[in-house]
Amino acid sequence: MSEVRSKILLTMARLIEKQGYHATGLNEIIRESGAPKGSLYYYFPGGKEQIGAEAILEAGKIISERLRTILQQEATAATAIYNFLTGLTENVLATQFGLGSPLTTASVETSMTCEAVNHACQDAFEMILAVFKEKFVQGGFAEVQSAELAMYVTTVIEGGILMSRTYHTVEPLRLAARHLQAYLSSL
Amino acid sequence: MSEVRSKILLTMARLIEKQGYHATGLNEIIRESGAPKGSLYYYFPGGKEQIGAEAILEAGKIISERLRTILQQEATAATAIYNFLTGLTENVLATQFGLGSPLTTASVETSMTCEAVNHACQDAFEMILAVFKEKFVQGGFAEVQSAELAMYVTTVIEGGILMSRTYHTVEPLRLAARHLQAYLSSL
DNA sequence: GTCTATAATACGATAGAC
DNA sequence: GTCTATCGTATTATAGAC
Repeated sequence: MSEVRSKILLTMARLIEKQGYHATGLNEIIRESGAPKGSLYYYFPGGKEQIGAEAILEAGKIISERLRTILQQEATAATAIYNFLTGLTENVLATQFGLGSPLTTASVETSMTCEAVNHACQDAFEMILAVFKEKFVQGGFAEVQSAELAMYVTTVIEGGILMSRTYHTVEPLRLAARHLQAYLSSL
Repeated sequence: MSEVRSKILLTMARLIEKQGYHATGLNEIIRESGAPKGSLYYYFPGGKEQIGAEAILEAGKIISERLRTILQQEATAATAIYNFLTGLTENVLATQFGLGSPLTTASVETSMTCEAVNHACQDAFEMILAVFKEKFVQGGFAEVQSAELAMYVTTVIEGGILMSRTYHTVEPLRLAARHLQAYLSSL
């Protein structure tokens, strides 16, 4: 993939993360990415929607791969997920509460109004869910329960990101990590 | 409060719920609410930000009062919260996954870029947290742990709304209700 | 309190030159 | 592949009449 093309996607993902999909303008993407103005519709004839959808998919790939790496470093799912959440907390702290992932922002914004981006969010979450599920299956849980636990874990994490962003404190994410670990350990 | 004024706020809240703060235009509010065009800046000299912030606060009041009523109908916090989540699930189903609350959408969108609305989101969540906390205190939990549990419950609910909106299924919310009840019952 | 008209600016998107 | 110029059409917000 072209250098310029991927730079546009990464910039879009970062801006969605920070301020959301609708608040991000194409001019802003050009300015922030340093990409040539004329190349936007050359690489993305589908316009803003295409850029948004592809940016979300790329983010989904990166996040799920990082997640897989981190989960592999611990034996039990409960501890592995706790460590992942602690790392996420540090990340959110370091970036002054702007981050978490572009999925959080885009998914609530586009679920009713923008089908292409909403579908990309579903696919991106699917990648993440698969990694969590795999970890639970390896831990001895049945297929169905592993899938359900993966969804629950993702749910708690997304909620934690939302609350931490809102209050500009990592406390909600820390609480989520602690209570989630306690629950998963009891299963 | 004026009839027109509150109709504008309710319409804003509904549109934020459906499509988000940034995707909602002032013209759209006029059209949907049927409010006189000239009255927008008469009632809200602070413009869109003021309308957004007040709409969020109003929603926070309504939601927290409804929540208090529902929580009072059950003895234990665990069961009460399970029932509330089941009711929320029905509501999300009935409105074709557009709803949940305007807080979910607005809080992720405005946390970094719009201070007035972000502050309103904090205040609105504060009302909700207070109701949950009160229920835990009544259940015999200590003050600090009650506050932490209230935050965790709110976190899980917000995550559940986010995932259910994204997938257009109530399954994430149902899972959240079940696992949360299991955890709270074990405490 | 409500109206119209409009300012000033931004948006996403396109066309045609190079 | 990239440029500039521009088309429509939004946007938020204001001014002045009534």
